[in-house]
Amino acid sequence: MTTLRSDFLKAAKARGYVHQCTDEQALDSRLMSGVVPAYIGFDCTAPSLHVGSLVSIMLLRLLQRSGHKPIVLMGGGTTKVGDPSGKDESRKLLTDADIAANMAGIKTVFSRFLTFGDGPTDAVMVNNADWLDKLHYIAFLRDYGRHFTINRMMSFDSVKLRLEREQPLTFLEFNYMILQAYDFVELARHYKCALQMGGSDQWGNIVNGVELGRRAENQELFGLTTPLLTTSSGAKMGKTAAGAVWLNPDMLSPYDYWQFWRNTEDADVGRFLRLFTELSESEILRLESQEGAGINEAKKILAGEATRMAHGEEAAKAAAETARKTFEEGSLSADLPTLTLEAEETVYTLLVRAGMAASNGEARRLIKGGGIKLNDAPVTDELAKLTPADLKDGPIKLSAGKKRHALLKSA
RNA sequence: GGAGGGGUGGCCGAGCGGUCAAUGGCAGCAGACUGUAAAUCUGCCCUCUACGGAGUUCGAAGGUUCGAAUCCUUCCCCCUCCA
Repeated sequence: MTTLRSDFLKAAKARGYVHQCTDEQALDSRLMSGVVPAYIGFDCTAPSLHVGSLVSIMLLRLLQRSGHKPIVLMGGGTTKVGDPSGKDESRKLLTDADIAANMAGIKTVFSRFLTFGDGPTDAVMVNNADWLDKLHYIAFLRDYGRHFTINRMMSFDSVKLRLEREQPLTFLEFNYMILQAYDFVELARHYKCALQMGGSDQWGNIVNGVELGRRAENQELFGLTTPLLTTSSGAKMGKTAAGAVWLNPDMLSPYDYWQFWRNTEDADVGRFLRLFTELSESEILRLESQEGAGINEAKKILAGEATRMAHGEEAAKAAAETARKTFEEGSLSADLPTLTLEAEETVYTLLVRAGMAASNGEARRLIKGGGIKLNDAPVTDELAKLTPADLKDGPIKLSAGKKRHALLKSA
């Protein structure tokens, strides 16, 4: 076991952020010798990031707390090209307008996790379109293309996988790794950036950047990847009933975000507490060692901490309170999604309006299957109706399964 | 440009003239069991329905047939080999 001295690497390793690292010892020394700017790149393929990116975001946060400078690189330029990484399908090309809109959505998330500004350890955000858009093809090929051999590029997993599975890989996508490598060099030049981090699927891309730095700039650069996060039962992380677990509140409500964490599998609690909260190791040890149902307390803390960080103290408290009322008291909480009953209406259309079913047919199937309840009383009649008179005694709770609830109010 | 192979429901993947709204697996949803967990078992999983059915699906458009995802024609896209 090597001995690490830098706060950042020690903590990153202890907390489970590190999957691979290019030269741990040398990086450790570098981190001890002063502020190290480090970056992670984010694609602009969706209007919000989701929990899949949260490990990376937390790692940047840890970096900043350890006294270094986070650089958030928005992939405005590389998104136009598309990372081939393993996927079979070529990515559909996004328009500039799409990318700009996505970027705007993504930007808001970072301000909750990082401190931006002009200070030495303040985070900065840059967009690689700023330099990639004005690259001169021939000059670029001469200066940087010569450092890449086709032989080598063919050996990277992202490329190999496509070829092995006989899926097309366009020349456009093939260029992605060169552009990303160039990003690193560009950031090294202008921001003294010495470290690129990212998910484990980025290892190849990151190594390319490190090598380009050495060949083209004669600079020592470092790379570090985080492990791919899966739940203990092997599912990829970040899916819920509603789809991806987005970080933007307008794409996923803080309450649903809280619920996502609350429903963590037992076996993942400790790991997630280390990655997604900033609780002390001793506290985490105490929480994760609880037996049986006691572990639920740990899950609530995990949910609370994670929600607080993403959506703020208020939202976290409100979500916890709503959950407590609905699940522990069985009472109604005004915070649940609400819909108003204007006139007589069937239960199944209400379900559709509440977003609990995608179609009338699906809603009716849910009722048939016994999954729908009104104030905790199962609905047996598929065609059951509610009239405003039924709301005389106050709002009614409409539930689909145990976890999805909505409140019916009179108009 | 030539020769061959292929495009099926969210994904993977069967089907190759009727019994196909289309086997199976994964993912998802619900029920049981529990701890708002996992595992397991059960049901659901294109849309609409007065539950008897009806309407739209198998790359696109035409055609052959009483009848097509399955056959033919044209077009689009992908793969492999040759030039």
